[in-house]
Amino acid sequence: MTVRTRFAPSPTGFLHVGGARTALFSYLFARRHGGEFVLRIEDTDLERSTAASVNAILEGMNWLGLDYDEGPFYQTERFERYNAVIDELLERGLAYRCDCPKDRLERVRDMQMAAKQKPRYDGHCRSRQVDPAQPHVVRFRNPVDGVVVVEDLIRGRIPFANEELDDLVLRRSDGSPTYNLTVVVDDADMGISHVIRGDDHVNNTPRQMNILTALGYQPPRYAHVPMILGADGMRLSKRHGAVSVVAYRDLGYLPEALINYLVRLGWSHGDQEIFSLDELIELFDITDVNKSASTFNTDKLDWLNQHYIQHADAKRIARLLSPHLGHLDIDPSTGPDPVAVVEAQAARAKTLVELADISAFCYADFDDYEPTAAKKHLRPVAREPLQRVRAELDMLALADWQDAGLHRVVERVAEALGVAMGKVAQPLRVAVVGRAASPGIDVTLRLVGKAATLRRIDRALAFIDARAAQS
RNA sequence: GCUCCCUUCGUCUAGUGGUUAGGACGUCGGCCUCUCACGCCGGUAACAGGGGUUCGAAUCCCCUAGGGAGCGCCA
Repeated sequence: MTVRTRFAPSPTGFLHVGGARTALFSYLFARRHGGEFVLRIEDTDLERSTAASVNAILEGMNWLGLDYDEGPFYQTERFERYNAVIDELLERGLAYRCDCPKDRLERVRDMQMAAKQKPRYDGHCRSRQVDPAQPHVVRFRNPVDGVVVVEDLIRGRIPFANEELDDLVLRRSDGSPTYNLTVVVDDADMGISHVIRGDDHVNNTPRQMNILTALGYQPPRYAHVPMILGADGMRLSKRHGAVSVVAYRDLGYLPEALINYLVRLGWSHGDQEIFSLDELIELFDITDVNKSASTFNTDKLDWLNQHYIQHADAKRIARLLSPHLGHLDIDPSTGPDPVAVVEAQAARAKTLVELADISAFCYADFDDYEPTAAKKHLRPVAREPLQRVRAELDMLALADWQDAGLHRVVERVAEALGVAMGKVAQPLRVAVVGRAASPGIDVTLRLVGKAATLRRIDRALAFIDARAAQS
């Protein structure tokens, strides 16, 4: 059997991390088994579906690199087919028309709740002849006895008694088909062999299997993946911070980091933590996914992101960094090659946003010194080291403005003054960077360049004098 | 309320009758060192509770507790 999986989001918002993970699992499972992955947009809810959401979902999938073999298919373009199926069901007596008014449905529901029963349609119209010309919905005639067994690839065997299931609506009174009908028809028509979806759908599965069976189809295999929780144990939502996939991109995360993080949420391969997409395609199997929900943990995502920033090709990172520098009003062409900056800074940043922030000093003079750094290092004692280092740097030829030469200058000044290297390097660092943290002082000076270095040392000396005069 | 599901360090997980219960993130300590990181070394920390089954249970069974999902003319 050829494996065919699908991702079937409804376009009512952005692609969020939970959806991205089920899409990833579906994608990996298909790739792993040499099958196909199809994308289907479930836009039958005309009220809430938007084109903007469709674009956002496509954008998210594209960024993550989850390419699909077929689609996107749109359910709104298949209404004719759905209605034909519903009519067929009606003809064969497997579905019936129902004109129960809303208030009746509510009354039944309230009575059932009061009697401590599960609220469900009572089958009032099952044997009535409702006039097709009058407003009505079409309901599925669910079997009244027996059990439906879901053989879930993740959960195992889950039996449902048919008496627990009621007659769900297949076609609304406005003539549009409902979700449970459309998925079933699409999964059958599209030859989906494995339905991988969130476990909020487990309770729908027996109903869908019943419809499939009534239609004469063999139900696909199902795998319900557990959901992702926020730090408070509640279902992950906007109030837990970023949930949309593209938001992570904008926050400076790499797609491979998010993929790696998401796949490890509920799945593992021994003690391995780092996985490339190719490795995942080779190793992933849906049956290895855990049954329990897991908590989204930004710390670990950060660690992975830093790992990937550090180990990815510096040229690529430099390219991805450019828009983030742009947000800081920095034009990379006005300073050192961004690739050199990335090589120097990659180990220091958890995100591209952070990388841009700590690298801004390479391109532009900073506004203010970081207060505690200035307080600690830009003191009168630093005046002489700064003056001497400035003099030496001034004499250094532009051609010698390289790590080795710069290192020697700082070292020589420290020796001449009979002080530790830090007594020279730290004031110099604060003078040039504005804060007490940066790459090695030689690398830092190299990136800043001669002119800016001298200019900033002068500014620091003036700062020290002004401060001394003040006290 | 009813149906279904879940339960190993704070978090993600390994583990499928016999392990000092392993790894990772975080955290703490140390090394490296011109700073911050990186890297390296080390510490901390878990089988929800109770009954069984068994010579022996994190692993099998039952109960309890806790958590979650679903119960729409939403998907």
